[in-house]
Amino acid sequence: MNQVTLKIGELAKLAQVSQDTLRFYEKHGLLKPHLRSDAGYRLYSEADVQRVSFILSAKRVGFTLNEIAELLALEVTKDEKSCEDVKRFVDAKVVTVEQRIRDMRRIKKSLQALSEACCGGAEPATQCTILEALNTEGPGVLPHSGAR
Amino acid sequence: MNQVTLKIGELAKLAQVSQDTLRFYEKHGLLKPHLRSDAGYRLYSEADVQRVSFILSAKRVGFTLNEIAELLALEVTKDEKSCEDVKRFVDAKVVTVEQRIRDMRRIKKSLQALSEACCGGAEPATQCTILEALNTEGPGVLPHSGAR
DNA sequence: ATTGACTTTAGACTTAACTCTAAGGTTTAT
DNA sequence: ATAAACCTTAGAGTTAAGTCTAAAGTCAAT
Repeated sequence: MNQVTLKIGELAKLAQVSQDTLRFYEKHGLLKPHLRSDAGYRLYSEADVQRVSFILSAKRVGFTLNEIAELLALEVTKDEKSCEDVKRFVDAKVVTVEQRIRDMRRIKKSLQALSEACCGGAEPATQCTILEALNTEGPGVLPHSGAR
Repeated sequence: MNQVTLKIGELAKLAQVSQDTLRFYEKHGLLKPHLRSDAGYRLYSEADVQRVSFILSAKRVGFTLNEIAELLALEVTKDEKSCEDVKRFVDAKVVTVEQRIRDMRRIKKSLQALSEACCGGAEPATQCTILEALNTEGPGVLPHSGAR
């Protein structure tokens, strides 16, 4: 239960972001230091550190700051309806993430195909691009709507 | 071997992006229609369609257009040195993608934890945020450098 | 008691990735 | 032969997410 309190420069260093970025997140409601010193310095707690960590990994996987703000704002309060709402919202996000993981795997395969198919053998292929490597792999995925 | 040729509006519809976006990609060297009609209309081939597909999925997983342009520009030509270079570049990207897949899984777990831990039981938790759900899960991941 | 390394704010600037507007040429359908 | 639905370019405008600047207050060490 040691009460960690970090000044903005310390948190910035720890999280590898700029101080400006932390203030920017605050201005947009994603991160608020749990208190301020007498002089008005921001003081961040352990929970604030976790929050930054969450923001950064959510960002890395492609959520926008707005989406992240929504996620952080979610709270299951006592009333059972909020619970339903949260579940619906969150489950939709899970589907998004799963889709993105599939995209990732596809891209990873393409990259590996390029590296292996083109440079694997004794003789490198005469000409080999990532798209040719891709062609020999699965088909591309474009939205298949009713559009003819 | 049917020679597909699409005009910009058709490709846009197929790929679910705007025509402006396709022209924007062209201006930035990511996508060039294999030919133009007499009147100057862009005519896209099957290969162009694949290219768009690749661009879009690479984008979804967080690559910038510049990175994607680099990937698309990669070509293993006969000379063996290019092969080495391509391999090095591509393998680095694979590492990035693997890191991002881990981030994804972590976020997915957080989301599921929120949904389950808070709303799972008969009685919903009195107060439950994503960060509290996260706390009961693994620790956050901030860069652990030598910074004290 | 002053230097240097912090911190504060407000507001201007930047970059990536579109998105829109205007002014015009082309194709297709009637 | 003319309207509707396409297409062209150039260039301006927008949004998200920072990043930078200036002018000033604060804290720690000499």
